[in-house]
Amino acid sequence: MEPQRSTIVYVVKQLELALRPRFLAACAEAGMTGAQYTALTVLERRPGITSSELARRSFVRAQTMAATIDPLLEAGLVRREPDPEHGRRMLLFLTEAGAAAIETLDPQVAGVEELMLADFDADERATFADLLRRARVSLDERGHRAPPAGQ
Amino acid sequence: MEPQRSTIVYVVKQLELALRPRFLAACAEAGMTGAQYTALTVLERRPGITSSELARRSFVRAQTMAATIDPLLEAGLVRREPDPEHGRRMLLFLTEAGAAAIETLDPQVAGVEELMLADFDADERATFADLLRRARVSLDERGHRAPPAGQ
DNA sequence: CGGATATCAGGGAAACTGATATTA
DNA sequence: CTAATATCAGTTGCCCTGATATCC
Repeated sequence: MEPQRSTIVYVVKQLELALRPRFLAACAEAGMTGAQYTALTVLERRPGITSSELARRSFVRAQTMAATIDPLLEAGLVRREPDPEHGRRMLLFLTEAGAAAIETLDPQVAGVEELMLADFDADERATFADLLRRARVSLDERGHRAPPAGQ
Repeated sequence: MEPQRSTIVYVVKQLELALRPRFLAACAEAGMTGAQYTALTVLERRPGITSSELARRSFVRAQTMAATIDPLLEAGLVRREPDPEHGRRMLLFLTEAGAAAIETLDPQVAGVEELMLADFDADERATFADLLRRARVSLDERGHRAPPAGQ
């Protein structure tokens, strides 16, 4: 038997590597970058969060998220308003145009998903989704607050 | 029920997002970038492949992979020799130092993996690894040859 | 000639570090 | 005073496009 390394981390990396070009191509067709689309989908689920909180949930720095969101503000896909309970915080919301932009990509993302899961039956798809979510939550809860770490 | 989007692609992205900072931090400690460590692990499993083939397996362009490998050649972690059966091809091999560099990171990658899978029993870990691998293979076989796509 | 490899040059998106002003 | 937010600046890793020379 050979070394075999840390299998699961390795395969997650490999899977994301295979997924990324298709994901980025779909985003590009809608005139967005990958980071922007990801930010929009998080905003859809958490309306009214701050840019800093969005950064923490995405494991990047506040400056990085601000730079990602800036073009979305200018394009009118995201709206910003001051937090009434806090003089400095700015709350973020998806606009109608922002919600529409996400929906534009639904068919393409579904297409990629079908490519990936073509051999899976319904049970396997459900199990896969569950395991992925639990892995993500576990990472989120444990070792949290490790600094995003230099590239 | 809310839109819910394309669940699995979304969660894979989220998981990789959570994994990446820790992965990059571990690589940085060993004086490597993420792309370099990934290239080394692929080379470990496929000794004697060309840079172009390595690029295809990693879904990047030949130029990108050449730029990734170049510092590894200079650092003596990777060795290159001309293909005896083909005047232009150069075959890549891991050196002793390269194999040692990968092993240096094993404990850290194992640590991240344990963080991610702390709640999983042995059966779930095996199932997770299997589903991830099959998803990766499915993407690899179907829609293949979509160009890496501009970022 | 067409297809694959290797390599040159230039550019863009996305992350980082460091520092600063403001506010709870 | 300390912590968190927002934002200024500069830097780097990583991938892209386009073009060229070599080899089967």
